[in-house]
Amino acid sequence: MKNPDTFDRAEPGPRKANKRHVLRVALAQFDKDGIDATTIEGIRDLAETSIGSMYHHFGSKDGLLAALYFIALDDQLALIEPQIVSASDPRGAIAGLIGSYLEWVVQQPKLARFMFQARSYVAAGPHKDALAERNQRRYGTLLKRLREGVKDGVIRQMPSELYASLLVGQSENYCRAWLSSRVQGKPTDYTSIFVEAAWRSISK
Amino acid sequence: MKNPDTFDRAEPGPRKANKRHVLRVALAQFDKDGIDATTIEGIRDLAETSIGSMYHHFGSKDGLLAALYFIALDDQLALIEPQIVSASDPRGAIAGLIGSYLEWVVQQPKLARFMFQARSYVAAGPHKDALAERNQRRYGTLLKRLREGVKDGVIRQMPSELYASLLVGQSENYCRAWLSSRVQGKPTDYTSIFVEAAWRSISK
Amino acid sequence: MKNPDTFDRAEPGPRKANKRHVLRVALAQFDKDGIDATTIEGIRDLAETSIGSMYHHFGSKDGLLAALYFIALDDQLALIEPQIVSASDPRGAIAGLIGSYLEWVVQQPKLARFMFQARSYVAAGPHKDALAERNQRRYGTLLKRLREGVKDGVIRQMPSELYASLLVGQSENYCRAWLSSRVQGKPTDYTSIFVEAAWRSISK
Amino acid sequence: MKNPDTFDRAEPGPRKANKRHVLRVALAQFDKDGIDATTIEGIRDLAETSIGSMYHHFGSKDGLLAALYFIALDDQLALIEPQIVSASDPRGAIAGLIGSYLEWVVQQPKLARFMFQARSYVAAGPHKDALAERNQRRYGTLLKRLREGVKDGVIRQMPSELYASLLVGQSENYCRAWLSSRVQGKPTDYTSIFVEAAWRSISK
DNA sequence: GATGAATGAGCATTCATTCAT
DNA sequence: CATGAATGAATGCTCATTCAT
Repeated sequence: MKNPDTFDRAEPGPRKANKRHVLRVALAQFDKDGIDATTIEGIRDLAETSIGSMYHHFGSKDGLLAALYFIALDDQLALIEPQIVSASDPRGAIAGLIGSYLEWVVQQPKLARFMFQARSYVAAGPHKDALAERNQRRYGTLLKRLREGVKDGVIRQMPSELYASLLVGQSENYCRAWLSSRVQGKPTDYTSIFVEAAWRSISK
Repeated sequence: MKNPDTFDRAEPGPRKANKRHVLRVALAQFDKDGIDATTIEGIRDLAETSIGSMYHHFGSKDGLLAALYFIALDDQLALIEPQIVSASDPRGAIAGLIGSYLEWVVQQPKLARFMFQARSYVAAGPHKDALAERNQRRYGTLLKRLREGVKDGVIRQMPSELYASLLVGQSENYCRAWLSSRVQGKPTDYTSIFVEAAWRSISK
Repeated sequence: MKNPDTFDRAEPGPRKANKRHVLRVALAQFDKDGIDATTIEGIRDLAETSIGSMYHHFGSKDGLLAALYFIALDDQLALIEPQIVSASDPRGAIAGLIGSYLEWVVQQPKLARFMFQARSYVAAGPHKDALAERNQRRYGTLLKRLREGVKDGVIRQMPSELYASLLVGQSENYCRAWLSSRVQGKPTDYTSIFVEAAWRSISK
Repeated sequence: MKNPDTFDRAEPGPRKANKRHVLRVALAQFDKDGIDATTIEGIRDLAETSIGSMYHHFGSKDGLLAALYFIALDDQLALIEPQIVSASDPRGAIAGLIGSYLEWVVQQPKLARFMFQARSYVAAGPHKDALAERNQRRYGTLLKRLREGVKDGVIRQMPSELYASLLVGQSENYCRAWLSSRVQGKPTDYTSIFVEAAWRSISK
């Protein structure tokens, strides 16, 4: 498993301030107070480093945000992509996608919460192209699978911009609710329901 | 009260600054710059009113936020609720819910975008109870319908905290994408697809 | 005499912080430490006002700079222009120009030093147009006088962009030296020499 | 050493970072952004060298400033002094002084602009004595010539602190205007006018 | 009620300089 | 000699909020 376990807990880790440590602290603060309410000084304080060092490494608050966002994106992708690639049929790919997505959210609730928060900042900032490219990559493989299913007559033909919403919309919606404590049951408790619903939503 | 057409456009309306006018300007600014980046002074300037008047009417920035949020919530509810109430069967209720939700988003994109943004602020602030009460009301009628469907054997039995995500998750996900210009097709172009997917997701 | 005597001394004046008082303190600080080395906080401290009030009145450090610069320009113009207007012949106009310029520098050494320092900041900033307009006004009347002299055959014809340098270049150069304590004698001690030199420089 | 042609253009020169190269880049930056707005880091970046190397060679930002200033001063002096020394009479000396000064400004506009800017920094810093000594040297030879002229009855007797302003004030004023693009004609276009005006200003 | 001048804690960021390697 | 990560005091500026008129 590639997921860096260092992002779960803020306490441990080397005392010497390094990029990794700062990012861990930043994530904890963004999660606790929100992105706007988190200050560079607050992170610096907890990370026991200097302002100069922070700016040396990340350039700006936006830079720190983007660095963390892309770590999260890569972490998520590293878990999800193999599941899609290794699946033998469309339904397997969908099960892999949703199962690993729910898994990741439960494993990394802070990163997940952060991604929902930070998306609009990163999408508006100077890293939007890098973001678009990753999203392309994220759904590229899956889309190929779905087209096979359409040709084989098991998946309904529809505008391609609809598939993502039909497949992960329900899972994502529930994850948001769980991450905000509006529901109790862990997303992974309902994996089979979300997989079944996703499959029904696009199948013939 | 039907959808107030005054929230679509910032230009017209009475020159005299009143609560309504201020709220309209505030919505435009929150939509343009985001909630944190919008300042009271910026709203005051465009609304051609005074700081004193703003604080007289809304008490604080949080107060302004909450006022606007509940207007949005009520506006949405006013369109959706009758559709659920008047439906004759579960499938009709679901079609009404989703159809009117998509309709509202297309009619009020700024309010819709604002609601997604503001939810976390209002949920964290002193109006959280009022928010919970409205959400209860929003889904109460629907839930009764769904229980009938379960009893009649047309709807699958599952934890009730799942229904909302399974029904509107896909629509909401697509609406978010449309409101961020990540997809082209209007949500209402795909109403039947979202209704069908929602129904399949929860039906036996 | 229109020159505001309040700009000579920083100590006296009303205890209540107002725009005038802040400008007086700012001038003293710019004069003592230079423009870049003077901080808003330093001015605020000595002016016994608040940061908020400073920004309420002047908008920015550049705004403060420009406000002071135009006060200086107007103060100078108020002394010089009447001398040129009231002169009966070209030589009288030149004597009036140079005499009153030297007079002003000796009366207002801080403002004079500030103008030399601040010119490049104001000329680069958003008030450059206002500056160009005032300079136009400053030399307009004089230029008309000189053209009469050319027609009457007492003044040499030459490109008009040369006159200003030939007339005030020497005085200005000496004033700069005096304001930097590189020379001892007051500019006004040598008025007749500078007038004579200016006249000879452009006469037939 | 004649005018180092390396100070006109920033592009060419050895790729290997040396003192000369750094100074050339520094001059370009001081000229573009002004002295205060130019940062050591900015120079380091363009000069493709290291912070450590910069401090090894120049000790501090002030040290860099002074090094460049004295290079400029020497460069100017190297062009001007021979003209004064070789002149056969006072008028010839003045023509040489002014002609070569205007020539230098046109040849080295960046150095000229820099000298006007940097004077106050260097005069206030720890190199003020070296500066005073060079200025002494600059005008020493000329002053001897002028005294001869006074004795011969062709030059007016006046306080010696006036001569410099009367001679170069007009030229310098015009050069400042040209360096700031406030006038069009090159200083050297008007050499004879400035020489004539200077001579008239001090002659009997 | 209405107004807007005044407040000041707090923020992101800069930058000359040091020093261990 | 060369390097560049680390430092942290200092700066210009923002903005929600108060309150005297």
